[in-house]
Amino acid sequence: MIDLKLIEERPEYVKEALAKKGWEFDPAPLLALIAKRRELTKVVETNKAEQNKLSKSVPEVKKAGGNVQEIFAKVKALAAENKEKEDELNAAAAEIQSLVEVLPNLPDPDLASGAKENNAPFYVFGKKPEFDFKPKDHVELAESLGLIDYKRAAKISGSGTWVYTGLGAQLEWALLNYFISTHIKDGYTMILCPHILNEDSGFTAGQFPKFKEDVFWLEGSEPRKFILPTAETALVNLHRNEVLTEADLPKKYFAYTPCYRKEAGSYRTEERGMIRGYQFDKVEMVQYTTDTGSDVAFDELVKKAQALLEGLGLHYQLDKLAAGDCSHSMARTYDIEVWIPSMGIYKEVSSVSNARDYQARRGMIRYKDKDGKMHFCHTLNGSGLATSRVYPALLEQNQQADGSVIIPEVLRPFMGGISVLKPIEKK
RNA sequence: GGAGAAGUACCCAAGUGGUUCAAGGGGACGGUCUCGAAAACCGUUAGCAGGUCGCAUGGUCUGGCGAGGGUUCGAAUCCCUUCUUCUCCGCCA
Repeated sequence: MIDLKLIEERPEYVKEALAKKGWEFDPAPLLALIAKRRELTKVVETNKAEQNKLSKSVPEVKKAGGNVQEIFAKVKALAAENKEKEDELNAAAAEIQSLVEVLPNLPDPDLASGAKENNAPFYVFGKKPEFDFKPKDHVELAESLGLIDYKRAAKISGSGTWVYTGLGAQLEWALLNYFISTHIKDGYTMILCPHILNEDSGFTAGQFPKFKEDVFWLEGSEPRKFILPTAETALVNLHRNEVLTEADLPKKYFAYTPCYRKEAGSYRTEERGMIRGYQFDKVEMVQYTTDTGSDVAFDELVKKAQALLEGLGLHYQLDKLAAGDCSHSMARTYDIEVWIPSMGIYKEVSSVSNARDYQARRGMIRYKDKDGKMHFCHTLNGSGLATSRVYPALLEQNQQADGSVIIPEVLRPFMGGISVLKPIEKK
Protein backbone atom coordinates (compact mmCIF):
# COMPACT_ATOMS: atom_id res chain seq x y z
CA MET A 1 0.00 0.00 0.00
CA ILE A 2 1.24 3.45 -0.82
CA ASP A 3 1.80 5.76 2.13
CA LEU A 4 -1.26 7.99 2.49
CA LYS A 5 0.92 10.80 3.78
CA LEU A 6 2.96 10.70 0.59
CA ILE A 7 -0.19 10.88 -1.51
CA GLU A 8 -1.38 13.79 0.57
CA GLU A 9 1.87 15.69 0.46
CA ARG A 10 2.96 14.96 -3.10
CA PRO A 11 -0.09 13.93 -5.10
CA GLU A 12 1.42 14.97 -8.43
CA TYR A 13 4.52 12.92 -7.81
CA VAL A 14 2.46 9.84 -7.04
CA LYS A 15 0.29 10.44 -10.06
CA GLU A 16 3.30 10.65 -12.35
CA ALA A 17 5.01 7.63 -10.84
CA LEU A 18 1.90 5.51 -11.29
CA ALA A 19 1.56 6.77 -14.83
CA LYS A 20 4.90 5.11 -15.56
CA LYS A 21 3.20 1.87 -14.73
CA GLY A 22 0.38 2.78 -17.06
CA TRP A 23 -1.92 3.43 -14.12
CA GLU A 24 -4.22 6.41 -14.30
CA PHE A 25 -4.59 7.94 -10.89
CA ASP A 26 -6.60 11.00 -10.05
CA PRO A 27 -5.66 12.09 -6.54
CA ALA A 28 -8.41 14.68 -6.17
CA PRO A 29 -11.24 12.48 -4.85
CA LEU A 30 -8.88 10.76 -2.45
CA LEU A 31 -7.51 14.03 -1.13
CA ALA A 32 -11.03 15.30 -0.58
CA LEU A 33 -11.86 12.17 1.39
CA ILE A 34 -8.76 12.48 3.52
CA ALA A 35 -9.64 16.07 4.37
CA LYS A 36 -13.18 15.02 5.14
CA ARG A 37 -11.98 12.26 7.41
CA ARG A 38 -9.76 14.66 9.30
CA GLU A 39 -12.63 17.09 9.88
CA LEU A 40 -15.01 14.37 11.00
CA THR A 41 -12.40 12.83 13.28
CA LYS A 42 -12.04 16.12 15.09
CA VAL A 43 -15.77 16.50 15.62
CA VAL A 44 -16.41 12.91 16.62
CA GLU A 45 -13.51 12.77 19.06
CA THR A 46 -14.41 16.00 20.77
CA ASN A 47 -17.93 14.76 21.27
CA LYS A 48 -16.66 11.40 22.52
CA ALA A 49 -14.40 13.12 25.03
CA GLU A 50 -17.35 15.06 26.39
CA GLN A 51 -19.41 11.88 26.70
CA ASN A 52 -16.64 10.09 28.53
CA LYS A 53 -16.17 12.94 30.93
CA LEU A 54 -19.84 13.05 31.82
CA SER A 55 -20.14 9.28 32.22
CA LYS A 56 -17.16 9.18 34.49
CA SER A 57 -18.69 11.76 36.78
CA VAL A 58 -21.70 9.52 37.45
CA PRO A 59 -20.35 7.62 40.50
CA GLU A 60 -19.29 10.84 42.21
CA VAL A 61 -22.55 12.60 41.52
CA LYS A 62 -24.42 9.54 42.75
CA LYS A 63 -22.44 9.53 45.96
CA ALA A 64 -23.14 13.20 46.46
CA GLY A 65 -26.82 12.58 45.86
CA GLY A 66 -26.98 14.65 42.69
CA ASN A 67 -29.30 14.17 39.75
CA VAL A 68 -27.92 11.33 37.71
CA GLN A 69 -30.84 11.17 35.31
CA GLU A 70 -29.86 14.54 33.93
CA ILE A 71 -26.41 13.25 33.00
CA PHE A 72 -27.85 10.15 31.37
CA ALA A 73 -30.08 12.26 29.19
CA LYS A 74 -27.30 14.61 28.29
CA VAL A 75 -24.89 11.86 27.24
CA LYS A 76 -27.61 10.12 25.33
CA ALA A 77 -28.30 13.29 23.40
CA LEU A 78 -24.61 13.75 22.68
CA ALA A 79 -24.31 10.20 21.45
CA ALA A 80 -27.28 10.58 19.16
CA GLU A 81 -25.82 13.77 17.79
CA ASN A 82 -22.54 12.00 17.15
CA LYS A 83 -24.00 8.92 15.52
CA GLU A 84 -24.46 10.41 12.09
CA LYS A 85 -20.97 11.90 12.03
CA GLU A 86 -19.50 8.61 13.14
CA ASP A 87 -21.22 6.75 10.34
CA GLU A 88 -19.95 9.32 7.90
CA LEU A 89 -16.47 9.00 9.30
CA ASN A 90 -16.50 5.22 8.96
CA ALA A 91 -17.80 5.46 5.43
CA ALA A 92 -15.06 7.91 4.48
CA ALA A 93 -12.38 5.71 6.04
CA ALA A 94 -13.67 2.66 4.20
CA GLU A 95 -13.74 4.54 0.93
CA ILE A 96 -10.18 5.76 1.42
CA GLN A 97 -9.08 2.22 2.07
CA SER A 98 -10.80 0.87 -1.03
CA LEU A 99 -9.25 3.58 -3.21
CA VAL A 100 -5.73 3.10 -1.86
CA GLU A 101 -5.54 -0.67 -1.58
CA VAL A 102 -5.98 -1.18 -5.31
CA LEU A 103 -3.10 1.10 -6.25
CA PRO A 104 0.05 -0.69 -7.41
CA ASN A 105 3.41 0.03 -5.85
CA LEU A 106 5.33 3.08 -7.02
CA PRO A 107 8.09 2.16 -9.45
CA ASP A 108 11.66 3.13 -8.63
CA PRO A 109 12.63 6.42 -10.31
CA ASP A 110 15.30 4.85 -12.51
CA LEU A 111 12.91 2.50 -14.28
CA ALA A 112 11.88 3.03 -17.87
CA SER A 113 8.21 3.83 -18.15
CA GLY A 114 5.83 1.78 -20.19
CA ALA A 115 5.33 -1.94 -20.60
CA LYS A 116 7.20 -5.04 -21.76
CA GLU A 117 8.57 -3.47 -24.93
CA ASN A 118 10.70 -1.16 -22.80
CA ASN A 119 12.33 -3.93 -20.82
CA ALA A 120 16.09 -3.76 -21.02
CA PRO A 121 18.21 -6.91 -21.03
CA PHE A 122 21.60 -5.86 -19.72
CA TYR A 123 23.56 -9.02 -19.03
CA VAL A 124 23.95 -12.26 -20.93
CA PHE A 125 25.47 -15.50 -19.71
CA GLY A 126 26.72 -18.11 -22.16
CA LYS A 127 25.78 -18.43 -25.79
CA LYS A 128 22.92 -19.80 -27.76
CA PRO A 129 23.86 -23.43 -28.40
CA GLU A 130 24.36 -24.34 -32.03
CA PHE A 131 23.37 -27.77 -33.23
CA ASP A 132 24.76 -29.60 -36.25
CA PHE A 133 21.67 -31.75 -36.24
CA LYS A 134 17.98 -31.04 -36.13
CA PRO A 135 17.29 -30.25 -32.49
CA LYS A 136 14.16 -31.49 -30.80
CA ASP A 137 11.88 -29.42 -28.67
CA HIS A 138 11.49 -30.22 -24.98
CA VAL A 139 8.17 -31.98 -25.39
CA GLU A 140 9.66 -34.41 -27.88
CA LEU A 141 12.74 -34.86 -25.73
CA ALA A 142 10.77 -35.42 -22.53
CA GLU A 143 8.71 -38.07 -24.24
CA SER A 144 11.54 -39.82 -26.06
CA LEU A 145 13.59 -39.89 -22.87
CA GLY A 146 10.61 -41.12 -20.88
CA LEU A 147 10.70 -38.23 -18.46
CA ILE A 148 7.23 -36.80 -18.69
CA ASP A 149 3.82 -38.23 -19.42
CA TYR A 150 1.46 -35.59 -20.75
CA LYS A 151 -1.29 -37.95 -21.86
CA ARG A 152 -1.83 -39.59 -18.53
CA ALA A 153 -1.67 -36.18 -16.81
CA ALA A 154 -4.55 -35.07 -19.01
CA LYS A 155 -6.42 -38.21 -18.06
CA ILE A 156 -6.08 -37.85 -14.33
CA SER A 157 -6.22 -34.06 -14.14
CA GLY A 158 -6.77 -32.13 -17.34
CA SER A 159 -4.94 -29.87 -19.74
CA GLY A 160 -2.12 -27.67 -18.55
CA THR A 161 -0.62 -30.38 -16.38
CA TRP A 162 2.04 -33.04 -16.64
CA VAL A 163 3.35 -36.09 -14.82
CA TYR A 164 7.04 -36.54 -14.14
CA THR A 165 7.97 -40.19 -14.35
CA GLY A 166 11.05 -42.12 -13.33
CA LEU A 167 14.25 -40.27 -14.16
CA GLY A 168 12.08 -37.34 -15.18
CA ALA A 169 10.83 -37.05 -11.64
CA GLN A 170 14.34 -37.57 -10.32
CA LEU A 171 15.62 -34.78 -12.52
CA GLU A 172 12.95 -32.42 -11.20
CA TRP A 173 13.79 -33.42 -7.65
CA ALA A 174 17.48 -32.99 -8.33
CA LEU A 175 16.93 -29.45 -9.55
CA LEU A 176 14.99 -28.59 -6.41
CA ASN A 177 17.60 -30.19 -4.21
CA TYR A 178 20.36 -28.31 -5.96
CA PHE A 179 18.52 -25.04 -5.34
CA ILE A 180 17.72 -25.91 -1.75
CA SER A 181 21.22 -26.99 -0.84
CA THR A 182 22.61 -23.79 -2.32
CA HIS A 183 20.27 -21.61 -0.27
CA ILE A 184 21.12 -23.49 2.89
CA LYS A 185 24.79 -23.01 2.14
CA ASP A 186 24.13 -19.29 1.70
CA GLY A 187 22.60 -19.08 5.15
CA TYR A 188 18.94 -18.83 4.20
CA THR A 189 16.38 -20.36 6.55
CA MET A 190 14.41 -23.18 5.00
CA ILE A 191 10.64 -23.05 5.40
CA LEU A 192 7.99 -25.59 4.55
CA CYS A 193 4.67 -23.85 4.77
CA PRO A 194 0.96 -24.53 4.41
CA HIS A 195 -0.25 -24.37 0.84
CA ILE A 196 -3.71 -23.27 1.83
CA LEU A 197 -3.76 -19.65 2.95
CA ASN A 198 -6.26 -17.17 4.30
CA GLU A 199 -7.40 -14.04 2.57
CA ASP A 200 -5.32 -11.66 4.72
CA SER A 201 -2.17 -13.31 3.41
CA GLY A 202 -3.21 -12.63 -0.14
CA PHE A 203 -3.98 -9.04 0.75
CA THR A 204 -0.65 -8.40 2.45
CA ALA A 205 1.31 -9.86 -0.43
CA GLY A 206 -0.59 -7.47 -2.68
CA GLN A 207 -2.08 -10.25 -4.75
CA PHE A 208 -5.55 -9.19 -3.62
CA PRO A 209 -7.73 -7.54 -4.58
CA LYS A 210 -6.09 -7.51 -8.01
CA PHE A 211 -5.50 -11.21 -8.62
CA LYS A 212 -8.45 -12.72 -6.82
CA GLU A 213 -9.58 -14.35 -10.04
CA ASP A 214 -6.23 -15.95 -10.72
CA VAL A 215 -5.92 -18.23 -7.72
CA PHE A 216 -7.78 -21.39 -6.82
CA TRP A 217 -10.30 -20.84 -4.04
CA LEU A 218 -11.34 -23.67 -1.80
CA GLU A 219 -15.02 -24.30 -1.67
CA GLY A 220 -16.78 -24.81 1.61
CA SER A 221 -14.17 -23.14 3.74
CA GLU A 222 -15.27 -20.22 5.84
CA PRO A 223 -13.48 -17.85 6.05
CA ARG A 224 -12.42 -18.28 2.45
CA LYS A 225 -9.08 -19.85 1.70
CA PHE A 226 -7.03 -20.21 -1.43
CA ILE A 227 -4.17 -22.34 -2.65
CA LEU A 228 -0.95 -20.42 -2.84
CA PRO A 229 0.13 -19.17 -6.27
CA THR A 230 3.71 -18.77 -5.02
CA ALA A 231 5.51 -19.39 -1.75
CA GLU A 232 6.08 -15.63 -1.61
CA THR A 233 2.51 -15.29 -0.37
CA ALA A 234 3.30 -17.45 2.63
CA LEU A 235 6.83 -16.22 3.33
CA VAL A 236 5.98 -12.56 3.19
CA ASN A 237 3.21 -13.14 5.73
CA LEU A 238 5.36 -14.98 8.25
CA HIS A 239 5.90 -11.76 10.17
CA ARG A 240 2.60 -10.05 9.46
CA ASN A 241 1.47 -7.90 12.39
CA GLU A 242 4.81 -8.28 14.08
CA VAL A 243 7.38 -5.84 15.34
CA LEU A 244 10.88 -7.14 14.66
CA THR A 245 14.06 -5.65 16.02
CA GLU A 246 16.70 -4.13 13.81
CA ALA A 247 19.25 -6.67 14.99
CA ASP A 248 17.05 -9.45 13.54
CA LEU A 249 17.27 -7.99 10.05
CA PRO A 250 17.77 -8.96 7.36
CA LYS A 251 15.77 -12.13 7.66
CA LYS A 252 16.42 -14.53 4.81
CA TYR A 253 14.02 -17.31 3.98
CA PHE A 254 13.38 -19.77 1.24
CA ALA A 255 10.66 -22.31 0.67
CA TYR A 256 9.88 -24.98 -1.82
CA THR A 257 6.26 -25.28 -2.84
CA PRO A 258 4.33 -26.15 -5.90
CA CYS A 259 2.62 -23.03 -7.24
CA TYR A 260 -1.00 -23.18 -8.26
CA ARG A 261 -2.34 -20.66 -10.74
CA LYS A 262 -5.40 -20.38 -12.87
CA GLU A 263 -3.49 -18.70 -15.69
CA ALA A 264 -6.86 -17.44 -16.77
CA GLY A 265 -5.59 -16.11 -20.07
CA SER A 266 -5.37 -18.25 -23.15
CA TYR A 267 -2.31 -20.30 -23.93
CA ARG A 268 -0.14 -19.20 -26.72
CA THR A 269 0.32 -22.05 -29.12
CA GLU A 270 4.07 -22.26 -28.62
CA GLU A 271 3.70 -22.59 -24.88
CA ARG A 272 3.49 -26.32 -25.00
CA GLY A 273 4.73 -28.80 -22.50
CA MET A 274 5.53 -27.31 -19.16
CA ILE A 275 6.12 -23.70 -20.11
CA ARG A 276 2.84 -22.67 -18.54
CA GLY A 277 0.74 -24.88 -16.32
CA TYR A 278 -1.71 -24.84 -13.45
CA GLN A 279 0.88 -26.27 -11.15
CA PHE A 280 4.61 -25.90 -11.19
CA ASP A 281 7.47 -26.29 -8.73
CA LYS A 282 9.37 -23.34 -7.42
CA VAL A 283 11.84 -22.52 -4.72
CA GLU A 284 11.20 -18.99 -3.55
CA MET A 285 13.50 -16.65 -1.65
CA VAL A 286 12.23 -13.85 0.55
CA GLN A 287 14.07 -11.25 2.57
CA TYR A 288 12.87 -8.83 5.23
CA THR A 289 15.20 -5.87 5.57
CA THR A 290 15.40 -2.47 7.21
CA ASP A 291 14.06 0.43 5.21
CA THR A 292 17.56 1.20 4.01
CA GLY A 293 18.73 -2.34 3.44
CA SER A 294 16.64 -3.48 0.53
CA ASP A 295 18.91 -2.42 -2.30
CA VAL A 296 21.73 -4.58 -1.02
CA ALA A 297 19.31 -7.45 -0.54
CA PHE A 298 17.97 -7.01 -4.04
CA ASP A 299 21.41 -7.36 -5.56
CA GLU A 300 22.06 -10.42 -3.46
CA LEU A 301 18.85 -12.10 -4.61
CA VAL A 302 19.57 -11.35 -8.26
CA LYS A 303 23.09 -12.74 -7.92
CA LYS A 304 21.82 -15.86 -6.21
CA ALA A 305 19.31 -16.57 -8.95
CA GLN A 306 21.99 -15.97 -11.58
CA ALA A 307 24.42 -18.27 -9.81
CA LEU A 308 21.90 -21.11 -9.83
CA LEU A 309 21.47 -20.92 -13.57
CA GLU A 310 25.16 -20.47 -14.15
CA GLY A 311 25.82 -23.57 -12.08
CA LEU A 312 23.62 -25.42 -14.53
CA GLY A 313 25.54 -23.86 -17.42
CA LEU A 314 22.43 -22.55 -19.11
CA HIS A 315 22.41 -19.58 -21.45
CA TYR A 316 20.22 -16.78 -20.11
CA GLN A 317 19.74 -13.04 -20.08
CA LEU A 318 19.11 -10.67 -17.22
CA ASP A 319 16.36 -8.19 -17.89
CA LYS A 320 15.55 -4.97 -16.09
CA LEU A 321 11.81 -4.61 -16.37
CA ALA A 322 10.11 -1.40 -17.35
CA ALA A 323 7.78 0.07 -14.74
CA GLY A 324 4.67 -1.29 -16.37
CA ASP A 325 5.98 -4.85 -16.49
CA CYS A 326 7.00 -4.97 -12.83
CA SER A 327 4.72 -6.94 -10.59
CA HIS A 328 1.78 -5.04 -9.16
CA SER A 329 3.24 -4.88 -5.63
CA MET A 330 6.78 -4.19 -6.67
CA ALA A 331 8.95 -1.11 -6.98
CA ARG A 332 11.44 -2.88 -9.20
CA THR A 333 11.77 -6.25 -10.84
CA TYR A 334 14.58 -8.01 -12.68
CA ASP A 335 13.75 -11.10 -14.66
CA ILE A 336 16.16 -13.86 -15.41
CA GLU A 337 15.20 -15.42 -18.70
CA VAL A 338 16.57 -18.67 -19.98
CA TRP A 339 17.00 -19.47 -23.63
CA ILE A 340 14.54 -21.97 -25.01
CA PRO A 341 15.96 -22.97 -28.41
CA SER A 342 12.77 -24.46 -29.85
CA MET A 343 10.83 -21.28 -29.11
CA GLY A 344 13.64 -18.97 -30.15
CA ILE A 345 12.99 -16.77 -27.14
CA TYR A 346 14.04 -16.24 -23.56
CA LYS A 347 11.53 -17.31 -20.90
CA GLU A 348 11.37 -16.15 -17.30
CA VAL A 349 12.78 -18.57 -14.73
CA SER A 350 13.20 -16.07 -11.96
CA SER A 351 11.66 -12.78 -11.10
CA VAL A 352 13.43 -10.84 -8.39
CA SER A 353 11.57 -7.92 -6.90
CA ASN A 354 11.83 -5.25 -4.26
CA ALA A 355 8.48 -4.36 -2.71
CA ARG A 356 10.06 -1.75 -0.47
CA ASP A 357 7.44 -0.97 2.21
CA TYR A 358 4.40 -1.75 0.05
CA GLN A 359 3.70 -5.19 1.49
CA ALA A 360 4.90 -4.19 4.96
CA ARG A 361 2.30 -1.43 5.10
CA ARG A 362 -0.44 -3.80 4.06
CA GLY A 363 0.57 -6.37 6.67
CA MET A 364 1.93 -4.09 9.41
CA ILE A 365 5.36 -5.68 9.25
CA ARG A 366 7.59 -3.37 11.27
CA TYR A 367 10.80 -3.19 13.20
CA LYS A 368 12.23 -1.09 15.96
CA ASP A 369 15.59 0.50 15.35
CA LYS A 370 18.31 0.87 17.94
CA ASP A 371 16.72 4.05 19.27
CA GLY A 372 13.36 2.36 19.68
CA LYS A 373 11.85 4.10 16.68
CA MET A 374 9.31 2.21 14.61
CA HIS A 375 9.82 1.62 10.90
CA PHE A 376 8.19 -0.44 8.22
CA CYS A 377 10.31 -3.30 6.97
CA HIS A 378 11.15 -3.72 3.33
CA THR A 379 10.31 -7.04 1.74
CA LEU A 380 11.84 -8.64 -1.30
CA ASN A 381 11.29 -11.85 -3.13
CA GLY A 382 12.88 -13.77 -5.91
CA SER A 383 12.49 -17.16 -7.48
CA GLY A 384 15.42 -19.35 -6.86
CA LEU A 385 14.27 -20.94 -9.16
CA ALA A 386 11.11 -22.10 -10.85
CA THR A 387 11.76 -25.42 -12.54
CA SER A 388 9.12 -25.34 -15.23
CA ARG A 389 11.27 -23.36 -17.68
CA VAL A 390 14.65 -24.50 -16.41
CA TYR A 391 13.72 -28.08 -17.14
CA PRO A 392 12.82 -27.52 -20.84
CA ALA A 393 15.82 -25.24 -21.28
CA LEU A 394 18.08 -27.87 -19.80
CA LEU A 395 16.73 -30.61 -22.05
CA GLU A 396 16.92 -28.49 -25.17
CA GLN A 397 20.24 -26.74 -24.55
CA ASN A 398 21.99 -29.96 -23.49
CA GLN A 399 20.68 -32.31 -26.15
CA GLN A 400 23.06 -34.36 -28.29
CA ALA A 401 22.83 -35.64 -31.85
CA ASP A 402 21.88 -39.12 -30.64
CA GLY A 403 18.88 -37.73 -28.78
CA SER A 404 20.49 -37.98 -25.36
CA VAL A 405 20.76 -35.14 -22.87
CA ILE A 406 23.77 -34.32 -20.72
CA ILE A 407 22.98 -33.74 -17.05
CA PRO A 408 24.83 -30.77 -15.55
CA GLU A 409 27.45 -31.80 -13.06
CA VAL A 410 25.85 -30.00 -10.14
CA LEU A 411 22.78 -32.19 -10.47
CA ARG A 412 24.55 -35.53 -10.69
CA PRO A 413 25.02 -36.00 -6.94
CA PHE A 414 21.26 -35.67 -6.59
CA MET A 415 20.62 -38.24 -9.33
CA GLY A 416 22.74 -41.13 -8.19
CA GLY A 417 25.64 -40.03 -10.37
CA ILE A 418 23.79 -40.36 -13.67
CA SER A 419 25.42 -38.08 -16.24
CA VAL A 420 23.39 -38.70 -19.39
CA LEU A 421 19.71 -39.27 -20.09
CA LYS A 422 19.32 -41.70 -22.97
CA PRO A 423 16.30 -42.24 -25.22
CA ILE A 424 14.25 -45.22 -24.12
CA GLU A 425 14.22 -48.12 -26.56
CA LYS A 426 10.89 -48.71 -28.18
CA LYS A 427 9.79 -52.29 -27.82
C1' G B 1 -16.93 -32.94 12.15
C1' G B 2 -19.07 -32.83 17.56
C1' A B 3 -18.75 -31.29 22.92
C1' G B 4 -16.37 -28.46 26.69
C1' A B 5 -12.69 -24.76 28.53
C1' A B 6 -9.64 -20.65 27.69
C1' G B 7 -7.40 -16.05 25.21
C1' U B 8 -5.70 -9.63 29.84
C1' A B 9 0.75 -5.88 28.60
C1' C B 10 7.79 -9.08 27.62
C1' C B 11 6.08 -13.56 30.81
C1' C B 12 2.70 -15.37 34.80
C1' A B 13 -1.70 -13.54 36.60
C1' A B 14 -6.11 -10.62 39.56
C1' G B 15 -10.30 -8.56 37.90
C1' U B 16 -18.33 -10.70 36.19
C1' G B 17 -21.15 -3.21 35.05
C1' G B 18 -18.68 2.72 37.78
C1' U B 19 -12.23 5.88 42.50
C1' U B 20 -9.24 0.04 37.60
C1' C B 21 -7.80 6.67 33.30
C1' A B 22 -6.07 -2.70 34.21
C1' A B 23 -4.15 -5.09 40.96
C1' G B 24 -0.01 -8.29 42.16
C1' G B 25 4.32 -11.14 40.91
C1' G B 26 8.44 -12.45 37.63
C1' G B 27 11.76 -10.69 34.12
C1' A B 28 14.14 -6.51 31.90
C1' C B 29 16.12 -1.65 32.37
C1' G B 30 17.81 2.63 35.47
C1' G B 31 19.49 4.19 40.35
C1' U B 32 21.35 3.81 45.68
C1' C B 33 25.14 0.92 48.12
C1' U B 34 30.13 -1.27 46.44
C1' C B 35 36.98 -1.07 44.32
C1' G B 36 33.65 -4.14 41.29
C1' A B 37 29.72 -7.63 41.61
C1' A B 38 25.86 -10.31 44.26
C1' A B 39 22.13 -9.34 47.79
C1' A B 40 18.97 -5.61 49.61
C1' C B 41 16.35 -1.19 48.76
C1' C B 42 14.20 2.76 45.43
C1' G B 43 12.32 3.78 40.57
C1' U B 44 10.69 2.73 35.36
C1' U B 45 8.40 -0.86 32.28
C1' A B 46 1.48 -0.57 27.59
C1' G B 47 3.17 -0.57 23.05
C1' C B 48 0.91 1.25 18.92
C1' A B 49 -2.40 4.00 15.55
C1' G B 50 -4.95 8.53 14.86
C1' G B 51 -6.63 13.78 16.06
C1' U B 52 -4.90 18.30 18.33
C1' C B 53 -1.40 21.96 20.76
C1' G B 54 3.98 23.04 20.77
C1' C B 55 10.29 25.02 17.44
C1' A B 56 11.11 20.95 20.69
C1' U B 57 11.77 17.24 25.27
C1' G B 58 6.49 16.72 25.47
C1' G B 59 1.15 17.79 26.72
C1' U B 60 -3.89 16.57 25.60
C1' C B 61 -7.93 13.81 23.45
C1' U B 62 -9.93 9.25 20.69
C1' G B 63 -9.29 4.08 19.87
C1' G B 64 -7.10 -0.16 22.63
C1' C B 65 -7.93 -6.47 27.66
C1' G B 66 -7.44 -12.22 20.61
C1' A B 67 -10.56 -9.73 16.31
C1' G B 68 -15.26 -7.41 14.65
C1' G B 69 -20.08 -5.75 15.95
C1' G B 70 -23.99 -4.71 19.75
C1' U B 71 -26.49 -3.46 24.65
C1' U B 72 -25.66 0.61 28.35
C1' C B 73 -25.12 7.19 30.80
C1' G B 74 -20.79 3.88 31.53
C1' A B 75 -18.05 -2.71 29.19
C1' A B 76 -11.91 -6.45 30.34
C1' U B 77 -16.72 -7.60 32.74
C1' C B 78 -23.32 -8.54 29.54
C1' C B 79 -25.01 -10.19 24.26
C1' C B 80 -23.88 -11.72 19.01
C1' U B 81 -20.32 -13.13 15.26
C1' U B 82 -15.46 -14.76 14.40
C1' C B 83 -10.26 -16.48 14.96
C1' U B 84 -6.77 -19.17 17.78
C1' U B 85 -5.20 -22.57 21.63
C1' C B 86 -6.12 -26.66 25.02
C1' U B 87 -9.05 -31.19 26.60
C1' C B 88 -12.32 -35.14 25.24
C1' C B 89 -15.02 -37.74 21.29
C1' G B 90 -15.61 -38.94 16.08
C1' C B 91 -13.15 -39.56 11.30
C1' C B 92 -8.66 -41.05 9.10
C1' A B 93 -6.01 -41.11 2.54
